[in-house]
Amino acid sequence: MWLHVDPRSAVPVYQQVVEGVKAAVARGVLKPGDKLPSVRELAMELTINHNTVAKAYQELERLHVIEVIRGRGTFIAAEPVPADRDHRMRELKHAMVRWIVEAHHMQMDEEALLELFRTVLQEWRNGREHE
Amino acid sequence: MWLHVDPRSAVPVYQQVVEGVKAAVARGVLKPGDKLPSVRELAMELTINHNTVAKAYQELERLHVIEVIRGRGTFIAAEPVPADRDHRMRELKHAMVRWIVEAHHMQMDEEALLELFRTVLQEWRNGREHE
DNA sequence: CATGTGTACTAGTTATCATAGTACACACAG
DNA sequence: CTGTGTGTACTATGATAACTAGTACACATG
Repeated sequence: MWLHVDPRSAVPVYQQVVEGVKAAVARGVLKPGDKLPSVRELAMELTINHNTVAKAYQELERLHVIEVIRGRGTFIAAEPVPADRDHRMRELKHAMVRWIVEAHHMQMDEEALLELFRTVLQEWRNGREHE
Repeated sequence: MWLHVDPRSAVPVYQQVVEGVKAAVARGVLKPGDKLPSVRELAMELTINHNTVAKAYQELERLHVIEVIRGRGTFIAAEPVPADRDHRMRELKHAMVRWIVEAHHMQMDEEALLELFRTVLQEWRNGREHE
C-alpha cells in the first residue's frame, strides 16, 4: 500500500492521508484518472473512521488533487491547477526561513544547509525512479 | 520590539514566542547573556497571559536556547548545544520532502525550487546585516 | 431494485490551548 | 529582615479541533 498512517502522531490523521495522496501523485504512483479506494474501503484498511477519510478527500478536492463524482468514486484530477499560488509561495518562503533558523540553532553552516537540501532533493529523485 | 504575535493564527501563541526568540537569536538581535523580559512584562506587552509566556520560556530552556535563573530572570544561553541533533535533522529533512511534494503540486520545477531557496538564503543574509 | 458511491448530521470523547487568579520559592537591593 | 521582582505550580474554566460511532440521505450504475 502507498499509504501509511500513524494514529499516535501529533499531525492529524486526515492530514496524513492528504499528504500521503499528494506525495503519491508527486511520485507518479498515482496518475490522473486513477481511482482511489472508497472512503469506507480506505477507512477499513487504515482502521480509522470513514468520516476521517471523507474529510481528507474533501480537502484534496479543494486542492484540485482529486475529483469526486457522487455515486461513482474519487479519481486523481487531470491537471493540478495551482489555485492560490501566491499564498502557497509565501508559505514556502516562510518555511525556508524556518529551516535557516533551525539550522542555525543546530550550529549548521548555511552552506551545509544548502548542500543538505540538494541531497534530499537527489534522494527524492532516486526514490521516484524506483516506482 | 523584536517579537510579534498573532492571536488569530492557527499556530499556538506560545509556539510563536518560541520561534520568535529563536529567530531573533539566529539573526543576532539577541546575543548570549542578553536578558529577556520577565514573563509578566512580556505577557503585558503582548497582551497575553503570563502562563503562556512561561510555557514558551520552558520550551526554550528545554532547547538550550535560554537559561533560567530563579529570582533573577532569563538569559540567552551561551552555547546553543544541539542536544537531539539526529532527531531535529530527521525533522528538517522531512520538512524539506514535504515542500518538494508541495512544489510539485504547484507545478514548480525542482531546479526552480533550489533556486528559490538560494534566493531566500541570500535575502536572509542581507536582512541580517541590517541589524 | 439492490448495491456502492460520497455526503450530512448528531452525539460524545479526548486533547490542546489559553485565560484567570492565586500562591509559593528564590535572589537581591534596601 | 523586608520588600520587590523573578520563575514556577496549581486549580478552574472556556474554546476549539480531531476523532469515533452510528445513522441516514442522494446519486450512479447494473
